[in-house]
Amino acid sequence: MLKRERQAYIVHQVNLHNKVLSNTLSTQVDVSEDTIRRDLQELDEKGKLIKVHGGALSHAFNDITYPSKKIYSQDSKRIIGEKAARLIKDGMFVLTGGGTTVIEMARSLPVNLSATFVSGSIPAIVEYMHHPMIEVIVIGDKLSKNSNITLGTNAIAKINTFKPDLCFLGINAIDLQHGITDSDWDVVQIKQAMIEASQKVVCLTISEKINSMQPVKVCDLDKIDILITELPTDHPLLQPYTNAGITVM
Amino acid sequence: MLKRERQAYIVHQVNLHNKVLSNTLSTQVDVSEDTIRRDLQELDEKGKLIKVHGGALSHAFNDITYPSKKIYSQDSKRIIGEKAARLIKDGMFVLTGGGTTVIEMARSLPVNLSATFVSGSIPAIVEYMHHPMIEVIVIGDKLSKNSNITLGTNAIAKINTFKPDLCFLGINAIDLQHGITDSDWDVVQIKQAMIEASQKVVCLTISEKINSMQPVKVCDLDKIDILITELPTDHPLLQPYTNAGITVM
DNA sequence: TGAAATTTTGCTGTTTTCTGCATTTTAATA
DNA sequence: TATTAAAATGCAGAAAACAGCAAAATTTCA
Repeated sequence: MLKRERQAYIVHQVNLHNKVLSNTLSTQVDVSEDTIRRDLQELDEKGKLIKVHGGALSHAFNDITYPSKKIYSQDSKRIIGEKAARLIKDGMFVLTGGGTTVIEMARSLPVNLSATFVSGSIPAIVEYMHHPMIEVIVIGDKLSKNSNITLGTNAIAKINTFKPDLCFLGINAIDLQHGITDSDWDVVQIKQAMIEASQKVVCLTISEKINSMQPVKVCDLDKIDILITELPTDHPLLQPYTNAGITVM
Repeated sequence: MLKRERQAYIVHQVNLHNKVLSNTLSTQVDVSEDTIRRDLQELDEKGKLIKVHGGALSHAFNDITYPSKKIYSQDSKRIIGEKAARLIKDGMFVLTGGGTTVIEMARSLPVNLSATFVSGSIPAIVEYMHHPMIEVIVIGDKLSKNSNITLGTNAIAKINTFKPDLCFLGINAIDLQHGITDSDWDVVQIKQAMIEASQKVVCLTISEKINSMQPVKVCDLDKIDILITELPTDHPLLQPYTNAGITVM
C-alpha cells in the first residue's frame, strides 16, 4: 500500500467516524504505529484532521461540540442563502436537501413567509421550526451522521410522492462536462430523487466548487434550472453556465 | 475514549445543563472522578467552564439572575432523565416520543452507548445525533409546531413497522382511575401507536402531574410497565401505582 | 536499465502523558 | 464542632510520543 493511499484511507476514516485510534489504524493498514503517527502528524499539518494523544479527530467533531467555531466560508454561504431565499414566495411547496448552504438559506427566510417545506435535513428542519407560518414535512429514514440528513429507500420513496414547485440542493462539484457530481453514493440517490420530483431545480454552491469534479455523478447540467453562487451574475467564471442555458443568480 | 473527546463531551454537557456534577460525569464517561476533576481543571484554565466544588458551571449560568421555579422544574426533569437513561443498555432498540423529559433523557445518555433510537421528536433527534455510537431512525410526517414531533397517519404507519424493546413517553397526566390522559388528539394517536408497538412502556413525568387528568385518554394503567418521576420510589404519592403493578423508579 | 540519492519505514531505548489509587488537606453542612 | 464529601498531592503502572538509526523501498537521473 502506498503512502498516499494510506493517508487517503486515514482521512476517509476520520471523516466517516469523526475519530480514529492509532493502534486501530495500525492493524487495519498493517503498518507500525510510528508510521501512523507520522501520517497523522503530516495530515494535521495539512489541516486534514486534528491529531490528539492516541489518535485523531475530525474538524467536524470540533464543530459539533464547540458550535462557536464558524463554518467554512460562511460569509459566502450567507450571500448564497439570501439570494436563494428570495426565490421562495408565499404558498410555495419547496423541497430542500442538506448542506450548510441550504441551512444558510433557511436562516435567511423572512419571518412571516407562509410556505410548505419538505426536508430530511435535521439542521434545516430546526431552522424551519422557528418560522410560525411555515409548514414542515419531515422525510423519515435512517439518519446519516456525516450529512445530518435522512438516507435510504424510504426517504426516496417518500420524496417521489411529492411534486414541489422548487427544489434546493447544496452541491459539492459542478463542471461543464460532467455536470453535478458528489462523493457519497447514498446522498446522490437522494439528490437524484429530489431532482426528478421537482418542477424547478436550484443548485447552491460556493464558487470554489465550480469547475470541479467528484467521483459520483448526480445529473447532467440540463436538469438544473438555476445556479446560485456568491459571485455577481456577470462573473466570467459563470459565463459558460449561462451559455449552457442555466439561469445564474 | 480519547481525552479530547471526553473533554468535548464535558463541555457539551455543561452547555446543555448549565451545571454538571463530577460523579455523574464519572459514571457517564466511565472514568474515575480524579480524571474528571483534572479535566474540569484544564477546561477551566481554558475558559470553557467554571470549576466549582462537586462539578462545574457554564459561564452563561453566571449571568442568569437568581433561580426561579423554572429551574426547579428543570432539575426535576433532569433527575427523571438520568433515571430513564439508566434503563437503556447497549444493543437496545428504543422508541421515544416528544416532550421535555424525553429530551432530558437524551441529554443524559452515556457517551459510548451503542443503541438504535427511533423518534419523531426533532429536539430529541438533535441530541441523539451527538452520540457517535447511536443509530437514529427518523419518523417522517408533518411536523407539529406545538410539540415539535411529527404527527399523522404516515408516522403511525411507520411506528407500527417496529417492535422496539423499550418505549419512552413523556406524559401530561396520570390518574388511577382514568390512566394516562392528554390534551391533543393527534399526539394521542402517536402515543397509542407507540405503546402498542413496544414490548415495554416507560412513562416519564414530573410529580405535579400525578393524579391529574386531561380530556383525551391515551391508555389504561395496565399498558404501562414503568413510571419514572423525580421522587424517591417510596414516596406516598407513588404507592398506589406500585400497588397497581407498575414498576416505579 | 541500473546505480545513487532520497524517502519511507520499523525498531530500540528513552521520555512524556495519562489514569487510577492511597493519603492528606480542605471545604461544606448539619 | 463534628461529620462527611470533595480537592489536592504524590506515586506507580501502562500506554503513547519521541528521537535516532539502520534497513528497505521509491524516485531520480545518467
